[in-house]
Amino acid sequence: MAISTKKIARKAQIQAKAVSLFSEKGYNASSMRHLAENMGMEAASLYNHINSKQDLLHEICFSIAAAFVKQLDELEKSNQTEVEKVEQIIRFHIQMMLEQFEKMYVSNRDWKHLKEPYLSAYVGERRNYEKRFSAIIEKGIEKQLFAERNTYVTVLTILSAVRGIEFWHKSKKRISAGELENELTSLLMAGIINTRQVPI
Amino acid sequence: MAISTKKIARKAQIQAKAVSLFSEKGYNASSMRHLAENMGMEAASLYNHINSKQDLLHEICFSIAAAFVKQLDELEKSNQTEVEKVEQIIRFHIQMMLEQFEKMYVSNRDWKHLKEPYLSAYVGERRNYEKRFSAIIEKGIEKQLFAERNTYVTVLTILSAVRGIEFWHKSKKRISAGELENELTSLLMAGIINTRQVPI
DNA sequence: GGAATAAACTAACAGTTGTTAGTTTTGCCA
DNA sequence: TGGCAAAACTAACAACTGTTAGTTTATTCC
Repeated sequence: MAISTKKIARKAQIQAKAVSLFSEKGYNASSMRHLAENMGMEAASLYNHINSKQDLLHEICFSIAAAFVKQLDELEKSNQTEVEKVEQIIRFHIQMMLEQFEKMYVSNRDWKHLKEPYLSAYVGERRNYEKRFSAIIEKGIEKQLFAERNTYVTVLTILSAVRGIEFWHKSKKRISAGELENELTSLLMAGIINTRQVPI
Repeated sequence: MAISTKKIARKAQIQAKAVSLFSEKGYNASSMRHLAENMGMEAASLYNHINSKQDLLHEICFSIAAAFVKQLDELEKSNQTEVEKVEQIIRFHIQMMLEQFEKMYVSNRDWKHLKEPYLSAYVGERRNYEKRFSAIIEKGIEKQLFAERNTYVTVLTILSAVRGIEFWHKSKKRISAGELENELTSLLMAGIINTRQVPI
């Protein structure tokens, strides 16, 4: 028990360093020897704990994907208005960008370097997420809570805008995390909310 | 004359292929041998026309940057309202994403692999662009044309949202380029326009 | 304390990387 | 048609890549 716990801990350390390294250099420009150096060991020793470099990327991308799916699962069960739901999705994305920055950064940027069949699985998960998100938006439009906009453009814009926090992250001075969350959320919500008509 | 024209043409061919290759695989995962194969020649032959792989990336990033600076130069000279100016900036960014997709894609994604001193120069240009864009937004807020939002968040959101077209590009079916431009522009403008008060 | 196992090591593999040097072929102009 | 330069070629370089095999050192358990 103690043994396997320790082994897992060491593996987790490697994964954490990999996240940092990948986020700094990019997946392809990060070598196992460099990762090993960061860990204070030889490259070959890494393979006592992990299976491959690819596995490290896999873990990063799929753990992030799982977190978003989980949040959406819970949200769909709740009986909030579509306005509240969308706001919560936006805030969750922002929080993920803020709290798991490096992992999000790598996942957003380097998922293309996943190999099959994981690449297809990842793309599939992403598509599915977008579909479920779109469904919420469309229901909101039906109820006239949201303005009549192209749903795909709306979803695309929200997801991309939040991803833009990656630029903010390097110049935190100008605005705090809390302010950023509120400002960005309200800016995005202002773009989609129906201002012309009182909802039914 | 004819000779140098031809040489330039060949160089341009290589650069064009490099854009495609980099956009498909990423800068680091693209090898000169692979690029040469696409050109129907040996890797070493490329060096009759170009100086280095790095130069190819440099050309991509800085030609894009120059295009944006040029557009902003012209826009600043004009005497349109800030609303019109911002809308034009948004539309220009969208058009660049649509018309120069691969170049934009590489530039947005791989500029980090520029080496010094070009990396710093590039970052500097980008910062400068954001400042000038911010100045327009702030003037619009002063005039109460725009809602009172954090300028930095606004600029960040616009730039990031437009970048999101990279996802759209692979699934053109759902909406045409023209519609996309109009929908995205109006969505973003709706987020920043002042709806509470008639502007002076 | 001795056996067992985990986790580090060294050495090497087979392949790829960007780039250079030197040579041969190609195409144009006199 | 001969000469010259452009642009292709082959061969090679030194470095680096992810990963495996085999060995040695640390740690844990009875």
